[in-house]
Amino acid sequence: MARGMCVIRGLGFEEVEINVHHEQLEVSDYSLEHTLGCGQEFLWGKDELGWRGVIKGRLTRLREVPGGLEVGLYDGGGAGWFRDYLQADVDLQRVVATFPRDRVLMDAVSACRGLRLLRQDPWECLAGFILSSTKQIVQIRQIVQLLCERHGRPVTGSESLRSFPSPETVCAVGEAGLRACRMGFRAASLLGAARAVVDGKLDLEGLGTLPTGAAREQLMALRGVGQKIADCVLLFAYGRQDAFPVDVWVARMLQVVYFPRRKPSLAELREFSSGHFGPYGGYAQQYLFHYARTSGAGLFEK
DNA sequence: AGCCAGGCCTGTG
DNA sequence: CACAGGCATGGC
Repeated sequence: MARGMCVIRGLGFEEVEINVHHEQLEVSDYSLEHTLGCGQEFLWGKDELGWRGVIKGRLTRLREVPGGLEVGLYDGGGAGWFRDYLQADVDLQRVVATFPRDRVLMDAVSACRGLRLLRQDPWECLAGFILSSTKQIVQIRQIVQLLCERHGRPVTGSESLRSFPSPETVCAVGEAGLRACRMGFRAASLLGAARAVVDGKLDLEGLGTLPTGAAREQLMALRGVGQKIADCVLLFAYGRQDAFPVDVWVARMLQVVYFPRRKPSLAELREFSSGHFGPYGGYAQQYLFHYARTSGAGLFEK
């Protein structure tokens, strides 16, 4: 671990000095580009110093270095909470080894080497994916960033970044204020979820102790949360790697590759996937999703 | 300009 | 059970 002062160029004129220390995380096969760019989260960004994001209300920086990752922590690091978030202890080789050796999936693994699933904060993940429905990822990012800018709290270590607003804050903002963040009809759903948390009807901590099916039921009881969004939350925030979100991209790919002669329902695609891709199906799903979105339209005729 | 986006809900047949 | 339409907004 190295301690020191780091000079950051501020948005405007003066440079500010912020106390930062770095920790090296020994890990092989960790691609920040794929992990932070694959659409499992919506707030990490890249600037001249590398990747920057907010974990637990603190600015956190990430860079790939030989042998692993360098984590820049601002005021209050050292507890190792970022290890859980980054899921760097997962043996990716072992995960990939459980995949069926289908051509597309193997191609996806090659194309997205080092893609890992994070362990996100449940509220941020739930809120983010409530805002995701019928939106392109670039737009989801815009909405979530606007929500943070307007209603988040200051972030330790950063002059400009704001944290993701809490359920209490979202309730206080109200539907009109949320709609002003360009989220359209999703505002009511986000507000409803925030109220459920504040009222204690939805215990996000408690979900972690429930079996996947029961946890999914709780999430799907929320307005605006169907199986797809629930599965995203189960996979990205609760580490349920058997959850397999089927969105339009994954559905299209599954249909073309595995059912070339017909068009199965979503239910059938989910049923097929849960059996076909094994205990780490959620990982496989993310490889397929990112591959489908980034490998050009050549995969599909249309 | 028009289609579609990491969906979901509420009708109808 | 399947399917259509509506919902806000904006990228491409």
